[in-house]
Formats: sequence, C-alpha cells, structure tokens
Amino acid sequence: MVTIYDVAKKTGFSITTVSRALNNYPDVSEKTKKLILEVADKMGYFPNSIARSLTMKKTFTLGVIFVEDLGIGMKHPFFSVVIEGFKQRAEKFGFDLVFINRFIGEDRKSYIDHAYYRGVDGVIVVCSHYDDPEVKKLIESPLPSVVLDVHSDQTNVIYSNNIYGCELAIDHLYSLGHQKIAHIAATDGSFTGKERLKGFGLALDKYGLTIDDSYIVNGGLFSYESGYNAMNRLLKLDDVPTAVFASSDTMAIGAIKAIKDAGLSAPDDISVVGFDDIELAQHITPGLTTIRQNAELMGRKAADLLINQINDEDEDFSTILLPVELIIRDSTKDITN
Amino acid sequence: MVTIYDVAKKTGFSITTVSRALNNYPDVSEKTKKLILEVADKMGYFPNSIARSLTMKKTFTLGVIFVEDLGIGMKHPFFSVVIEGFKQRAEKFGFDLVFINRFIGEDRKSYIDHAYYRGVDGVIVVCSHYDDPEVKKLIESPLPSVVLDVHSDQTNVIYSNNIYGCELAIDHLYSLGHQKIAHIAATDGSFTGKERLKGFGLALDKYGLTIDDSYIVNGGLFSYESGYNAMNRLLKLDDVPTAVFASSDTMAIGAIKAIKDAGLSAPDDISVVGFDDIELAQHITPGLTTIRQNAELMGRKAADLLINQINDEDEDFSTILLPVELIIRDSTKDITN
DNA sequence: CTGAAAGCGCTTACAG
DNA sequence: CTGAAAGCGCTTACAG
Repeated sequence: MVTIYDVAKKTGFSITTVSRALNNYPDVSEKTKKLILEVADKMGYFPNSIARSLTMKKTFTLGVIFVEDLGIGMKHPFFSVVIEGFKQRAEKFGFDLVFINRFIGEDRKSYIDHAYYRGVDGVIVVCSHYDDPEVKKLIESPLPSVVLDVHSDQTNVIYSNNIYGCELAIDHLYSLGHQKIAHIAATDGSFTGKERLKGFGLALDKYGLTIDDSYIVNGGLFSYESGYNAMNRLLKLDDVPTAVFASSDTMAIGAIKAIKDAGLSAPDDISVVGFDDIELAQHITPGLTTIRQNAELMGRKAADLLINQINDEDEDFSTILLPVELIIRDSTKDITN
Repeated sequence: MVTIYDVAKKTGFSITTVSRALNNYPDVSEKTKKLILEVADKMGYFPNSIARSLTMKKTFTLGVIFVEDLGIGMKHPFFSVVIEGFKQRAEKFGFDLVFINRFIGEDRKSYIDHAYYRGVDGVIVVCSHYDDPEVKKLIESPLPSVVLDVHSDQTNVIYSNNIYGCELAIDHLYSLGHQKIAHIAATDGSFTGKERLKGFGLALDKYGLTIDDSYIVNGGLFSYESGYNAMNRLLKLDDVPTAVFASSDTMAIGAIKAIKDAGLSAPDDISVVGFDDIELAQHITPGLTTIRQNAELMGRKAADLLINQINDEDEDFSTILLPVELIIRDSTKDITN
C-alpha cells in the first residue's frame, strides 16, 4: 500500500502539506495542491481510513443494530427496505455501514460496547423492543442515534403514523359495510403493535362501534404463524367477525391462510386488511389491502437525522412521523348488499 | 473512553503486560492476568478496534460487495438470505460486516480501492457480473475473497449446481407429459443465467427433444418485468409451449402474471417452473414449483471459505458446488391424460 | 514473568 | 504557504 509518506517523498513536500492538499485545506498554494493531487492520483494513493480514524476519532462509519425476535435479520420484508434506503443515503455522505451485534469475538457484549469498540459515529436501531434495556442504555448514551418504531425524547425517533393508518383501515372497512371488525394485535414488546391496537380502538370509537374483547386477539409477534394462529382463534368464535385488521402484512397473510384452511374465502367470507405493504402483498392471491408505510423514506430520513446529529452535536432531537396510505386490493369486500 | 493506559495505571503494570493479559498470552503469571482482567472488567474496558487494527493490519472486518443491476440491494429476495447466513457465521468468528460500494465519500472509486481504504480482511462478492472489470480486478488481487455465482480459478467461488437443477426441472416437466418446453433465460452478464440456459439445453437433449430457437427467449435480467415480457413473447407464438422453465422465481412469477393477463391459466394451460425458491414462491397462487437453492448454506459456506483464506494465506482456492432440489407445488400440471 | 520503546498512517496545533 | 513534532490506542519484537 502506498502511504502518505510515499507521496511526500515523491513530491518533495512534507506529509503535513500533503495531508493538507489531499484534504483540500485552503492554506496550500494552488500549484502545490495541484502537483500533490496529481502525484497521489498517479501513485494510486488514498488515505487509510483506520489511521485517519485513530487521529480524528471519527470513523465515517454508521452502526446498524437490528433487534428482532424472529431471527430473520436482513431477510425482514419491511426492514430490509428501510436499511437499503438508509444505506444509499448514508453512502452519499461518505458513511459506510457496519452491523453491530451483541458480541465482540466470542464475548457477549452490549450493543453500546460493540458500537464503541468499532468506533462508529452513530447508530440506527431498527425493529427494537421499546423495553429492551440495552436499547434504553444506548438511547441515553451520548452516542448519536436514531431509533425506528419507538418513541423517546432522548434521541431521534422515526415512525409511521400508526394511529392514522388504523383509522384509514377502519374507515375503509366501515365504508364497505363492516361492523364486526376484529384486530390481530402484536403487542409483545412492540411499540408499533401497541400503537396499532390503540389506533384500532380509537377508530372503532369514531363510528360508535363497541369493542368486543374477544375480537381483539394478540398474536404476540409480527409473524406469519402468529397471524395464522390468531385467525384460527377468531374462527372459533360463535359470532365470527366479517372483517379482520391485522397489525402487519405477514400476520394478515397468515390470517388469510387460516381462512382458506377453514374452507372459507377472503374476502367473500371475511375481509382482511394488513399493515406495511411489503413486496409480497401485491403478489399473493387475493392481493392484500393494506396500509402502506414508506419504508424507503423511513430509511432515508433516518440517515439524514443521524448524520445531522453527528455533524452538529447541539442539534435537538427530532421525532418524525411518516405518512401512511391505504392501498386497496382484493382482500376486502363490500358487504352492503 | 477508558484506554489500556488507564488499566495499566490502575493495576500498576505496564501497558505491555496489560495487553498480554487481555489477549490471553501464555507468558503472564496467572495472578497478574487475573488481576488485570478483573480491573479491566470493572473499569468497563475493552480495546479500541481502530488502534488495534492500525498496528495489527487486520480489522476483523469483512466487506460485502453487492453488485446488481436491479438496484434493489438488500431487498433482493435471494441474496438477502445469503447475506444473513454469511453474517451470522462471520460474527461467530468475530468478524463484523461492512458494506463496500464504489465511492469513498463523493469520489468514485473501485471496489478494491474502497476495500483497501476500509482495511477489510476479505470480501464477499454477491450477485456479480462475470465480466465486470472491477470484480475481475478484485478477484485477481491478493485480497482474500469469495465470489458467488461466478466461476474462477483465481479465488474461492460458490454456486449452486445449476446444471443439475435444470435437469431436475425438465425431468419433472417431462414426467408430466410436457414436450413443448420453453425457457425464459437471463443471460445478460449473468453466469447463472448462462449456466441455466446450458442446463436447459442439456436436459432437453437427454430426452431427445429438439430445441426450437423461438422457445428460448432471453429476458435479460432476473426481474419480474423481464419474465412478464418474455412470457408475452412466447404467448404470441403460433405454437405456444405447454410448459415454461424460467431462470429465476421472480421471472417465473412475472410469467405467471402474463399468462393470467392473457386470460389463460397456470398450470391449466401452461405449467411454470422457477429457480431459487424465494420466500414468495410458496405464498403466491398457484404455489410455484421451483428448484430450491440453499441460500443460507451458501452464505455460511462463503463465510467459512473466506475466513479460512484469511487465516491461512497458503490455502488453495476452493470451488464449492451446492446441491439443489426440486420443490413441487401447484404451478405445474400433468397433461398426460 | 515483566517493561521500555518503536511503530502502524494519519491529522493538527504550533512555529516560522 | 510550509514543516517538525506530538499524539491517537494499541501490539510486538527486544531486552532483561
């Protein structure tokens, strides 16, 4: 590898001047700068980020923390899209992404220890449990961070307007004549799951519909299986709902499977609405009516927020609420006639 | 942050001894080691990976290079699974993942420059074009690497047994009575696409079926749209095939959509077989018959190969051929009666 | 078994 | 406008 010393020797200038020229400092003569840049380029020189990081105490590296129970990591249909948006934006600003886990080598460490170990300039926390103590510690630490799908005043947070999304879902179902509407919730440690349960209740209130406790079944996690199992419980009810609003698309897809397995049809017997609008939603049969979150935007905004925080330490923390929209496909049906 | 100097001062030993104790060197007395470890732990000390990397010229970091035309990056239904497998395995060995792109800050650089800039110990190249000059340069460089879905003698490579996969697909279709079998290929810069086209030809030969040129349509890229468009071309033929073998699941799903849009049915009018067995394959209707690649295994093997190469420079390069299997679902139909 | 010193490749006061 | 020197936090010969 060619180092700054090599460039210095070749050009006859000191490493100080070479460094300054390379970093485009103003106090270098144009002529010198031009020469140094040319030689550096010809020699194929570029700085060693490690050495640079050690002196500058800045790595131009962003940590990605992926907390989720399902263990699917990057295969996550929603968050992989978020991360991609985040990545593209971060790279524009010269930041590379590093995955941060709970280990350093073989030793169990906290996320925050790992983040300091790697010297990342900031972290994005994805898919977190609102009550994970390690995430809490991270949020309270001085390390710049942005957290998705959690609320906190102590760092930057971003989430979709879950409450409004629920209202859109119920508006839609109500307009199709549905009044017996059930909810498949996912409140195990999930902020969004809790929000959507709340939004469901508020939306029913809006139409003066009473909420039957048996119509709210907690699937626990946002998974296909939990949606499937929750739906089966609803199907066993004496008075089966005509519509189901699931807290996520994966759950909705599991629910539709349960409906089919019971010999019924969605939407002919039961209408189903999901939440997220993952890639799959448009490809299954019936196409899934759902509340779309803008995953890409969420990632991009997260990058902007985090990088701002890194560049300006005094920056106040932001809370960003992202818009959602209703996507009508074939899993919901008008039952007014 | 607490540094090795702090631990040295606190324990009364030199940083040399502290370093040795921390790294579990044999030539430190048990008593000393124990004391140092205790104090270090109590102080919340752990080494700074940046400083460590600078002296050791090793970062315990693996670069991920994601080359693909579709621009979907981490959302890729097949490769996101591969990466997840790779990640989990790499982390077990203490390596963290960093994404390598073609920029350093705002400046366009090659992958290899970026990899050196970040000092990664090795790279995995995913989804590459076999003829991408930058990938070629990378393969030929001394940087340890493992490349997926490409063949080369100059580095470690891993790919599924595409040829055999094609044979399985055609065996299946032939056994269902199909003889008019078309192929939707994806040969634009893709090794796997080319392999599968070859495998298709070999399999037809096996049954003495002649290959009609009009039955081979090159979709170009592995995308939904290209599958859709390719199928439309097949549907315009005077003698429409009874079965289609697509070079990937996404293409197969696009093809099925084209069949539906033409007012026909898969599998009643045309049977369709894909390749990959992505998550979606089991959820669409009809469930997609396909050739499964073991994406997770591909990722894990890649990590093993790469880490071996890093730890033992004299290690010979390996070529690993991964098994595939036929997954029969509902998109193929017996037409013998 | 332990320590003083050099060095990894940069950047940045400080001085001129 | 330019350079000598210190320092970032480690590891590793080298010496004892």
